[in-house]
Parts: sequence; C-alpha cells; structure tokens
Amino acid sequence: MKYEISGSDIILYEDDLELDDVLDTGQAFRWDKIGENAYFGYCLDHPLEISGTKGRFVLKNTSEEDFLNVWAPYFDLGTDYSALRELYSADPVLRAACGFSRGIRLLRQDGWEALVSFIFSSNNNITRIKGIISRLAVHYGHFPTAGELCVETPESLGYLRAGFRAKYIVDAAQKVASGEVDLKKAAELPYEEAKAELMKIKGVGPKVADCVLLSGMYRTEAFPIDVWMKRVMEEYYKDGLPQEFYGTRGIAQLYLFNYIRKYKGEEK
DNA sequence: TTCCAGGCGTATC
DNA sequence: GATACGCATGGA
Repeated sequence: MKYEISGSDIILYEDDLELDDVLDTGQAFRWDKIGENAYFGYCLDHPLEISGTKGRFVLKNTSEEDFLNVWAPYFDLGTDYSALRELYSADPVLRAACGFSRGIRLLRQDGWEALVSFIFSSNNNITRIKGIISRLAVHYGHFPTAGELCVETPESLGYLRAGFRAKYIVDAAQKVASGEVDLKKAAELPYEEAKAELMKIKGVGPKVADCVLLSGMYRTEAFPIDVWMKRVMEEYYKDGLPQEFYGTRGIAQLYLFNYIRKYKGEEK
C-alpha cells in the first residue's frame, strides 16, 4: 500500500483500482458521481470525496488516521488484486472478465449497512435503491442503527418510498436490536450457518444473504446469484464454477457480474 | 399503457 | 423441492 500526505489530502497510488468499477457497480449504494473519475459518498458516517484514475487517487480532506483506519480497509488495500486476477485467469471466461474491468475490488462495508442496503435492493433498480438509502440517512442525519430503526413501522417509514420492503427493514432492525440475529456472531460462523442466520430476517433470501456476507462481512466464499449471474452460470458454467476458486469465488463474481451486465447488457 | 428492476414470501402441487 | 404469482414504486 503506497500513499503520501499532501496538505490535508491523501494521495493513494494503487494500480488495481478504478472508481467507476467499485463505487458505481451495485456493490455500495451511497456514492454519487460528482465528475469524471470523482465521487462523494459514505462508509457508515464517514464522508469522503475521492477522485483519480490509472494508479493515482486523491482522498480529499482526509487525515492519515482516517485513511488507515477507515478507507484503507474499506477499499481493501491490503489485498493483491493482480494476484487474484492471475489466479482467475486459469479460466478463460474469468480471464476475459478480469481483462474487461481491471479496477474492481471488493469493498469491505459495514455489516448492518450492507444488510439494510441489500434488503432494499430486492426487485429494485440501483437508482431507486440509492434514493431510498439517501432519504434514510438524511432523515436521521446519519446512517441509523438497528436500535433507532426498530421502533419504526412500515407507515412511519413511508417517506422512504421503499414499498413492500419497509416491513422487512423493521423486521431486520428488531431482530438485530434484540440480538435474535447477531451480525458479529454471524460473521464468524461457517458459511452455510451464517447464511441461515441472516435468512431468519424477513426479506432476506439466498441472494440478499450472500450479498451481505460478501459485501458486509468479507466472506469471499459467498457467491450471490441474481438474474445476471444466472445467465453467466447457464452460458459458461453449466457444471458449476471451477472448485479451485471456491474460497474467493465472491470476488470472481464481481468480475463476472460486471462483465455480463456491461458487456452483454449492451448487446440487446 | 405496459414492462421491468442485483428477490422474496406464500400458496400449491 | 419445484414452480407460479403478487408485491410498492417509479423510470423507460
């Protein structure tokens, strides 16, 4: 991890990163594009303006402490994505996907934030998901905790315009606040048990649970299958993804998802 | 107007 | 366990 301090900014040097690939591909929903290769957004309640491309990035108004404690982990800067792509390149389809978007990384998001975000993602589009989450955070002045949300009702959350998902958020908040679902514990459980734990929450099925495990708990063996990934599996992996990728197949999914959605999506 | 969006819960077989 | 259907909302 290479960086330097420049006044009140941090300059980050990282070849395996493009902001469009990580902040605007449906991994996180709290980032707004404010210019060419420039974004403003949040990790929980930490705001950041970041810009850059091709190996050099500026994190505006960021202390070294915040960089090391919040943003370096968030952008998973301790992981060598060149090495991962090298591993994946043993497979021809993955090699193409890795070549298509080399700036992809897995963001290490907060578990609760990811849970709320992906519950809202169900049968929804990214623009609306972002709108709902933005209204939620603006309403509270910060990203609300489970304790704050557990006293809400679908009616009191009407301002979110979240539709049928509002009742799922209330259920999630109640189960997390009461301890019936323990996110910290779930993060340590074996994969299948962790997934089952999350699925105790209404509105959390296999796909949302995998997204929370992957994006919110850095469980890289979680492999979310949505309509796009179903298409990838049917077209290229009829016999399943090669077993050798199991431990990090969630990161492979990011490359495949972006590839099929952008590349194939433009065909029709 | 109709269809669709990174699914899920429920009913039915 | 597999399959069909409704679901809130808003943009295309």
